[in-house]
Amino acid sequence: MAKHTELGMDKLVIRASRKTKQRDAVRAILEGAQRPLSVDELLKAASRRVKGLGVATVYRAVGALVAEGWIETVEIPGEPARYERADKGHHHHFQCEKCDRAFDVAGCLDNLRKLAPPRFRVKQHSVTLYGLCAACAS
Amino acid sequence: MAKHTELGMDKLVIRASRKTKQRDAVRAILEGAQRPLSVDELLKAASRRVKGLGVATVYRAVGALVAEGWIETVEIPGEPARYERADKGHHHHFQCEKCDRAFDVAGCLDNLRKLAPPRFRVKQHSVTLYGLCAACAS
DNA sequence: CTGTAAATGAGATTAGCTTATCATTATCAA
DNA sequence: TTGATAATGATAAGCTAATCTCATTTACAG
Repeated sequence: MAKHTELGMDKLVIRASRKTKQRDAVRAILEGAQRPLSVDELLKAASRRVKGLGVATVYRAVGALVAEGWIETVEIPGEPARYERADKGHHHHFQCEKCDRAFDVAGCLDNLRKLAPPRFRVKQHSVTLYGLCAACAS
Repeated sequence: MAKHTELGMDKLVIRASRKTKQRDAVRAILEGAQRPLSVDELLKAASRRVKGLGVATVYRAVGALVAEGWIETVEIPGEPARYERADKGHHHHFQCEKCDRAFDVAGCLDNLRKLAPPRFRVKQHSVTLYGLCAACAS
């Protein structure tokens, strides 16, 4: 599944991807994004750079970036998946009920795991705040 | 939309529902449930009481119970909706990655809203823990 | 008991998101 | 420059959850 690689000194390196303007565009959008973006948002934004960009291509690009660990999937109930750079550190999200955009929320109360019943093994958790973002609240 | 009513001394009372064994079964299952149940789980459980129970009927029963406020919807990313009695008070959920069942988690750290960026208006929040439930962890 | 209309159940249908197909285009090693 | 082949884009197809259709059954007021 199309995997970009930066190791360049070995013949064993698997080169399964090529550099294209559509992938670059998707990557660039995510690079500069301040919040998690859905495929549709990515498509809209990246289309401005690459005319005629298709949805399938965005899905493929996103799949590749997830596979290489450069971005992560953000799951919010009732919402399509969003994607954001994986190097942001542990944090959570805010979902605006009006404009439907997702935002990052810094920090986390990590004694959350203590809430779990005895004998339950907590591996991860997710916190989502809902309401109105700054723009929509005014 | 099929609304059961218990007020019986007024002619203005809207009677839009009849008492049936399938609705009773669904209600009874939810009554005794210790955790949020999906439509499939409800169908399976209630089918033992009412032979031949159909999915559509469960959806309709659940819809009515939500409408009358007796149960609430529990949304978990990537999971079908679960339902639980509405009188449980504020709490959150644990999703077992192995058996795929959802469980209740008592309590809540309600300073969560403080995590939101300035000017954001937080109306509600949801916390979901992931991992292995007691049964699956052993 | 009876008639009427709500409720049921089987299956078709919709809706939203994601993946697969395939002819065409474009990358890149040689 | 060129050839193989990965990537693209349009769209069909898939998936899952939930709703709708409609002939039949059933509740229940009178």
